[in-house]
Formats: sequence, C-alpha cells, structure tokens
Amino acid sequence: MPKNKVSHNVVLRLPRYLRYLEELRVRNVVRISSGELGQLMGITASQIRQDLSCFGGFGQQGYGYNVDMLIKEVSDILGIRHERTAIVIGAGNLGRAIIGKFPFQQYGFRLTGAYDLAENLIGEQIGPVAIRHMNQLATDLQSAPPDIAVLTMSSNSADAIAEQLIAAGVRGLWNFTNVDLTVSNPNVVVENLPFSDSLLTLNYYMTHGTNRDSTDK
Amino acid sequence: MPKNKVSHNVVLRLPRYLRYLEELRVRNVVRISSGELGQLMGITASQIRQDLSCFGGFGQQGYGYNVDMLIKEVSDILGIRHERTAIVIGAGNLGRAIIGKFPFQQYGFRLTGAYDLAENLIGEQIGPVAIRHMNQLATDLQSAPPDIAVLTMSSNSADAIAEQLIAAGVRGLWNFTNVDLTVSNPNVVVENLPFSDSLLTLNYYMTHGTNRDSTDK
DNA sequence: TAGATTGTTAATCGATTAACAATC
DNA sequence: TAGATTGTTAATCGATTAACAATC
Repeated sequence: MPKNKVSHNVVLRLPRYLRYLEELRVRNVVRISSGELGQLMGITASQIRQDLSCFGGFGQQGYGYNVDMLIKEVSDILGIRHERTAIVIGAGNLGRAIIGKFPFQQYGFRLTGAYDLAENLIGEQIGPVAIRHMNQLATDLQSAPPDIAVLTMSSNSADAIAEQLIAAGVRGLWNFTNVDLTVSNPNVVVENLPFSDSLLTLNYYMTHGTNRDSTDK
Repeated sequence: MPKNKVSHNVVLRLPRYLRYLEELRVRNVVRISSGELGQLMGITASQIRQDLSCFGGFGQQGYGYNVDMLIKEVSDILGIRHERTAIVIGAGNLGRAIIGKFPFQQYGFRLTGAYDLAENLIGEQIGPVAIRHMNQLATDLQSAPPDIAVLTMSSNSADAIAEQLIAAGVRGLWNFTNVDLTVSNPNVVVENLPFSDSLLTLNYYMTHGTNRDSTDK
C-alpha cells in the first residue's frame, strides 16, 4: 500500500500522529492544517506533509486535514483494522497492569490468554482472561496460536519462550523484558521496550543539559 | 564533557551499548573490538567508533576495547555516577512493578517514596518504600524534592501533577502515562514512554512486512 | 474571487559508512 | 616485527526543511 519507501523514522511518528489526532477529536476539532498540528507536536509542517504523502494525499488545499478522516487513514496504515489476537506471558505486576489496563481493543487487538508459572495465580480472572499455567502454553499454542505475544516475564526465560512461540506460529513479540530479542525468521516482528534505556536517556539529558541543539562550549 | 555535538540518535544508542557490554561482562568477555560488538548488536563498527569518539578515545589500536573499562566510561557518560533520588506517583500494578522490580540502584537512582490516591493502599510496603497518600505529596516535596518522578498514575491527572512536581524542583519526569508531557522549563527533562506507540509500531511491521530496506514492488 | 494550504520537487542539512594513517 | 584495530577525516547516503505551483 505505501507509495514509496517508508523510513523507520516515519513509522515511529505515525502512532504519535494518531495520539494527537485523537486528542483533537476529543476536543471536537474537525479540521487541522499541517501547520497547526506541527505546532502542537513540535515538528515542522513540512515533515507532517512529507510523512503522510508516503501513504497518499489525505488533505485538501486551502482546508487542511479532516481530523476524523485522517484518524481513519492513519489507523488503517498502522494496521488497526486487522483484528489480531494477543496473549500475555507473565502475570506479575507488569503483566497485570497490561492485561487489566492496556486498551488492546482500541488498537485492534483481542486478548485471548495469560500465562504464569506461579501456582497461586492460576485461575485468577483479570480483565477478559483467566491466568493459565505455563505448562498449558504448548497445548494452547497448538490449537490456536495468537498473532502476538506480550512478554512480561523475567528476562532469563525470554529467549527460550520466544523460540517456542515463534515455532508455534506467533508472528509478533512485544517484549518488555530487559534483553533484546533478535529473531532470525524475517516474518516475525519484534518490538523491544527496555525500560532502562528510557531512564538512562532521561539521565543523560539531566546530566548534560537538554540543549540538544545549542552550541555548547 | 562531550567533545562535540552529540546527536539524539547517539544518546539513544548509549544505553543499548551498556546493556550489551554488561552481558559481555557476565559472559566473562574481557575485550571486544568494534567489529565484534557491531556484529552482536546489528550495527556497523564504524558507527560504534564514531559514537564513542564523541566522548573520548576509549579503545586501543590492535586490541579493541576493554569491556570493564568501557562499561565504566559509558556509565559515566550516562550520568549513573550521580546518585539521584526518585519517587513514584501511582501505585497501581504498573507502579508496583516498577517499584518492586526495576533495578533503580543499578542505574544510580534511589527510590525514596511512592504515592497513590487509594486509601486501602496507604502504608503498604513495597520494596524499599511505603505507599503514602497523594495529599502528603505537597508537604513531602517541600521538605525534600526528589530529582525525578516516575509517573504511572492515570493520564488525566498527568499535566496537573507534572506542574506541581516541577514547581517543587523536580528535574526529570519519567512518564508512563499515555499523554506526552511537554514542559516549558528548559531545565526539566521529560522522557515519555507511551506503550501504545510501541505496539502500533509492531503492528505496522506485521501489516506491511518487516523488509525495511528491501525494494518492495 | 482571494486566501489558505496542500502534495511534491529541490535544496539543505545531518547521520551513517567507508577508508586509512597512526599505533598498540 | 606483522597483524589488528583504533580514532578521525572524507564520501555517501538519507532525512528534514524550504519553496512553490496546483487548487480547494
């Protein structure tokens, strides 16, 4: 569908566009120009138009973009239309937070299972799912592998479990453990989200100053 | 301390260098060349040398880099040496996960408080801290504002609380809510970590294929 | 219509990669 | 010493910004 090559940087900005557009919709804003949106997001109007033009012409000269329509378009680009299934591996506090609070539906996902090793958690109902024991995972995967798995268990089992999931046909890994997963299968997509990297980035700028562009002597 | 301008991209890679180096140390690897490290991380040797050279010459011709020494240097660059204090706002599952599991110490932080609105949580001890009521925050901030605050409460109070924290002297915000915080004060650093962006990026590549570079017809 | 704003092409800027002399 | 690998300069590549004709 994309007209040209779409750079990774563009892909990273798309979800942010969507968030800002949804906030505009909440505020009952009907139309927005690239100039206004850029000001809101702290980026140039040029960049917005350039980014969107990778996927089509969604605006109108002299008018700008219809917020509702652009939300639909960006959602489609991000694949939200495809209903996908997800399971969560690990029902500790992080797993619970994600199972209970994360709005999977809003992003086109349906939560179909959650797994943990701790006996005392098995059977507990959180949000839409009941926690099952890890030793049931293999069987469950065989009957109906989910599209993605959310990894919130401890880092040391990450590689082995990832391998098992991929062998069963899981096509996406949303990885909250602190080890980068690298997967050879080119049909499997991995998104690593190491919290520590984010804190260290914060710490860097607290230490060296936030003047990313200024001429520091 | 940095010799030249340090681009944001470089800063984003530093924590990842640190993670890989620490893994090498665990595996008792004493020295590593930019070539080997690059292969491990999936980036070019040139990039590693270029990145590190922003901060100094840490290697040795014909030898490469001493792992231990480079860990120290990168840690220093990232400001881990500075002992900093942190509080967590919000003691729901996500807050608990972070309070209980995140290795703040390893990154130079000391957790000094946690706050929530829910009466039934007040006083509960998690890891090193006892949960206090949000209405004590103002007083606590007055006597000893922390260096950073970790925001894990619901998005709708984010702006107001951020403002309160900054007014009290907090210099860094590690923001897990789903709204971007933008802060006018140039001395305050914000790191937004919206989970949804990450899931949508995953979804994009699942939808369009992961061939970031291949010539897609 | 006149004004506003798009999509796109061209110009600029910055980041990554390649190359190599220096040297451990 | 010969081989390996750095730090750095130069070349390439890609991403962002600027400009503008097209047009709602």
